[in-house]
Amino acid sequence: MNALVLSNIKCGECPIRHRAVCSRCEGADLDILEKIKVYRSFKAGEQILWRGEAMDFVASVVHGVATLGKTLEDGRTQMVGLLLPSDFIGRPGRDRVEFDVVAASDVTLCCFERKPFENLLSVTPDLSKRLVEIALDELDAARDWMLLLGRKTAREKIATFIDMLIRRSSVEGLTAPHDALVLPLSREEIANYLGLTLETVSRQLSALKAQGILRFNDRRSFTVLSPDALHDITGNDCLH
Amino acid sequence: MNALVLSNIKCGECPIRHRAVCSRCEGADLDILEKIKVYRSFKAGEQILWRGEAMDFVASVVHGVATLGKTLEDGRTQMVGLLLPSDFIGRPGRDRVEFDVVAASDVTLCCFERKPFENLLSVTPDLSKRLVEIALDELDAARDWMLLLGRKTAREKIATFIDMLIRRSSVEGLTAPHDALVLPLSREEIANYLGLTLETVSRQLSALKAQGILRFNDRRSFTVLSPDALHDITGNDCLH
DNA sequence: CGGCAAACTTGACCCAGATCAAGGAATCGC
DNA sequence: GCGATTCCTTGATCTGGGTCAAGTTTGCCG
Repeated sequence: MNALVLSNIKCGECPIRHRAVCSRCEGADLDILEKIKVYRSFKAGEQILWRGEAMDFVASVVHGVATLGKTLEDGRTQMVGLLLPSDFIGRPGRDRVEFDVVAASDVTLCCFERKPFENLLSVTPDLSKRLVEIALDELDAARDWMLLLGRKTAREKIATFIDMLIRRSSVEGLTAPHDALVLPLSREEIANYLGLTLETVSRQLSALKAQGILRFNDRRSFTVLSPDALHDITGNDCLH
Repeated sequence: MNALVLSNIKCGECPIRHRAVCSRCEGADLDILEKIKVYRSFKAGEQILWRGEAMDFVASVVHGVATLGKTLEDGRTQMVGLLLPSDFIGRPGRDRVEFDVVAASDVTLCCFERKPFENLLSVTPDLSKRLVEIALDELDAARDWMLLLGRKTAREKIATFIDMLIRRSSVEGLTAPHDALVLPLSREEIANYLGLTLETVSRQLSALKAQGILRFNDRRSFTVLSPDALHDITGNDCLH
């Protein structure tokens, strides 16, 4: 991976400190992380990692949005993860990446060289515990997404996607002025995430607008006029 | 969960010892596991865990096949995981199950009470390391399945499923005499796993038979006559 | 500002796979 | 052995979302 190397900010002032992989670390452990971390930034559209490439770094997303994608031999692609600030990239114990990682917006990463990070991991229970939690949360999310991809209609997929944005926006800075939400992805990227085509995404968004459930300010930002109606469309059952 | 409690076998003689969550444990650690484990068995079709239920146990599959399933409010279901011998059920740190677990065949589990297991986990690096590996492997598998569910055709889905059976059968005892493979699931369950209907599954299996790629001995067992042709249909690119 | 490209919307048409329906074939209990 | 039930196959038809094809809007660069 090639990217601009930035000057670091202090971990104590880091906006993702409370949720990232380092959130449980304090004192000496944090000092070590502080020492081995390097900030890197990527422009929107830049590829952060290629599938199959050697993975020398693991990283946390500090700012921006990145996507994890898989591709079939004929070029069809499916997004298998959306990385928002505080999400973790990389997998200790594996030295190659299993998918492409692309910056969907301008992205800043907090990178750790893999080897030192792995060494630290084996002597820092706070770090490895948090990493297990993160991996298991991702697994839950992946399974929810399997239900969406395998069984939901286009309408339900879009509603679920926006519902998820609402849930994460509170924490992640996906908001615009006046409670408006920002779509972190283009229509094509949303389609890739939902297992649809960009035309279907566009039509379903238009339909939600026509029904008075959404109001668009511009192509990338909108207001949810009826969160309850939206939630009803997701198809999720009541249990959370 | 209600099930028959069986007499345990010794860990040293356990068929899944080399791959299960306990595979890295030796000596004293293994003795503790041996002491807190309880074998339970379930009949084909029995529900092992209900979604939302308190999860007092974690377990490894010793014999048989179980499924993880999610359901939408109107009853559509999607399988989100297939548990073969040595696979792990449960998530330390969570006290409720996120999905239904059902015995697809007669199943024997090696169960550990969750609390003692979690305690052991925090003092046994061999155990927690293996658990992280298992979680991350499952995450990889879930992401591969997202690609399948979101982008593959019915034909590619079936081919991928059988290709996966071939890969795991060597280890898992899914084989019948003369290199025949056993389908561990009914047509309906396969459909649930692949995001299809049972009719489509049946038609695609018939098509593979008609093309001379598969030969069926009976409904549940078959021989792959042309593994290469099958693999070509999966749509997976060359990189592994 | 104006010309162009990228991103999006909308319409017309089509097709893979769902749905609906009608048998077969294996398995179970008696 | 024989009904009955469950599981599977196959056919006919339908439809949601894909594909193809214009347009429209936005934003960018000279």
